[in-house]
Amino acid sequence: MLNDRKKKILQLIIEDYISTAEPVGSRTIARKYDLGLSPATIRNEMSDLELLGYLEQPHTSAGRVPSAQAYRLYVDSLIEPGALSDNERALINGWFNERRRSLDEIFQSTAKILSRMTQNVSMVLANRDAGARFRYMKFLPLDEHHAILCIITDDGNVDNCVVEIPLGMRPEELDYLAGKVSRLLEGRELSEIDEELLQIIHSNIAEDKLLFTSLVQSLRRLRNKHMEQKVFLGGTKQLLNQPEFRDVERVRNLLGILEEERVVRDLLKSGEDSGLKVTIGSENKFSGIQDCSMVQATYRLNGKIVGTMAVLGPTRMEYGKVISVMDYLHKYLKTMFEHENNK
Amino acid sequence: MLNDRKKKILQLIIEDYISTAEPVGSRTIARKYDLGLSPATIRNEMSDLELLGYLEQPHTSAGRVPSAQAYRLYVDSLIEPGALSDNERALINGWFNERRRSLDEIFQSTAKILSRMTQNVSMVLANRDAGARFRYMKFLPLDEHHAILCIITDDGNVDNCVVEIPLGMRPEELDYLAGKVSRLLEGRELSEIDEELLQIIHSNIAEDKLLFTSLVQSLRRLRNKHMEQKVFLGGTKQLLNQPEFRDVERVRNLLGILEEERVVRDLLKSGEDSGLKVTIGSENKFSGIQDCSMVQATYRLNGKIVGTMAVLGPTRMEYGKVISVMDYLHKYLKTMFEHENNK
DNA sequence: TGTTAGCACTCCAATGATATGAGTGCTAAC
DNA sequence: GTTAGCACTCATATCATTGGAGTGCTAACA
Repeated sequence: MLNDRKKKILQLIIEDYISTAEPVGSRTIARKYDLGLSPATIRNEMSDLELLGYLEQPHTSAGRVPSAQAYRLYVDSLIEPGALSDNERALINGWFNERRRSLDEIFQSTAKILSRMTQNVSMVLANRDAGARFRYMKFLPLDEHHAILCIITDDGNVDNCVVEIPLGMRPEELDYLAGKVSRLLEGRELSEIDEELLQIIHSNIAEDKLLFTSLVQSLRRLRNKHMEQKVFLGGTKQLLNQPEFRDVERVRNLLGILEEERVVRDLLKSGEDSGLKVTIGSENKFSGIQDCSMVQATYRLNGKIVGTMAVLGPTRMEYGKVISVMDYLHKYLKTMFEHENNK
Repeated sequence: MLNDRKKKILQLIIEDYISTAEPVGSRTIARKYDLGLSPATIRNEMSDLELLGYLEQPHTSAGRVPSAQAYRLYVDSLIEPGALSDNERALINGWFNERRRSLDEIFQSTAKILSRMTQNVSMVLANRDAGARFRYMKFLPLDEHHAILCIITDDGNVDNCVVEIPLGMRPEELDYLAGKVSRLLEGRELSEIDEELLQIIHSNIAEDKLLFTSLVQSLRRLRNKHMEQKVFLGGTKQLLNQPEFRDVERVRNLLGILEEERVVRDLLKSGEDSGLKVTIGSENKFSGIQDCSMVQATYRLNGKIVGTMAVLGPTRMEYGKVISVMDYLHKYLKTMFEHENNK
């Protein structure tokens, strides 16, 4: 185990490196932070820390750089959480209030804020269904062959799509049909509308084959749309602010990976079970981002996963700041969703 | 005026430079393209072209690079349009078919295709209203205090928002009110729903103040939403493929500009009147992109502007290819929209 | 035993000198 | 009008030199 002094020195090295992105030398530590120790002493400690695997030297005459192991220790026990400043909080509130009309926009804002505050790429995976329940459906006539199917959920969301209807079907017939299906589905979560249930509807109301087929198709589509997990990215531009990404080639690699929605989705899903998860460097099993770190938080509402947000950046990341921001966003979103649900 | 030989040489230089991004020397032209001329002759011609302002030399002992004036001539009279290959066409069709459920998705796909095909940043400005006409509106009851206002337009789109309703108002009353307002607005374009018209509605149906206020508010909001011009960006990542953007600083500058939706909107609007517009280098008056070129096309449907698409990249741009792609997309979208409208 | 000053050593990064070569411009001959 | 020949230019690559930041080690000190 490390004694207190070693821990303190390691912490200072990590924090210095995080803010300067330059290898840290013994003189720097002695000069910048008042430890009452000479560079030589610090040098000895650093030498020990290197042997223990916490520090690495890019080359003999450079300073030292924290290893993944050091960051791990830092995140697990050295970090001082530290709340956001009033200023930062005001900034976040301002950004959120800019636009927050729909759920999607809230998630988009979250991604944007996360990346702006942390100067890194952010990702938000939104589980859209979030336990919404079917309330009722209704047809709005459009023309002779088409009507709009509206589905209302208990959170006040409406979804619609155009369905084909048999020529000459009267509005009353449509209303009757809508009522019948509505009674079957009322109160169910959208995720419950599975193939089996659709089959039951089918056999229950086989009065009009054509309409029925298109109705079921539409229901299925709407259900899928609701179930669909959507990925929001933020701050891909911020990447360029990090000295680690001076090299265009590296930027391109990472952006290439982020472009694959499927990959991002898997990446985010991999950490869904734990509330807060920090993955450092090669701890991450996804290829292409093994020289990056990721901080990830999962949100639940009444036990259900609402979404996952993450910040991806170089291992040299302001872990403390990232975690504070996420924490604040978490609380913010929580009240927002709860309010939404009680409406 | 330039004689044919000068034109031919200029064209070859431009095309060589476009494909290699390296200054073109006289030897290169003589070797690569069989003009039956020696490098010396070509050198003389190039010297003339430089005096005439068509070529520039980065430094004495480098080859020559086309000037903005040269690109202008190239675009205006040297370019050979050239259709897309079957392969490319199939690629585009495939990308479009991936997802094209909503208008927004079509525009997003357009941006994506545009950028993938041209290896440059693309922008699409969508005028959402596109001449849609009000058909009718309807209230869908939600709870005691709220209903969902649905507005159906003649292109089959539905828009909705939650409105507050007076406690205890019966569905029939809501239907009556909806019918009344519907009759007033039926057949009008959404853009026509201006403050004046809203006032008329107000004075016509003053039966219930509270409901009325929230109804008008919602109508206004929906109108604005429909009128809103939305910007879709594509291929900001492609930037990094262009040698002109090897320098991270330049990338950052441009991305910073593109991040400002307002700027992009203005940029696109500036070229709305002409069908196809090519702006080369400093011809563009917007600061920050004066070393870029932009190819822009505006789409109309029944005389109304539906949207504008543009490709932004280094002045060394495959103008011919870009124009062909836009042309194809134009036709593609046209049939798509027309089909949409006749549905 | 822990701390520190001193000093030799390492090695990157910056600097400058030199060479290379692509490309031009000019002249004279065809 | 075209072309071969040649001197000239200048960016880029290469290599040696230097300066400095940082380390490791040793010996002295508290």
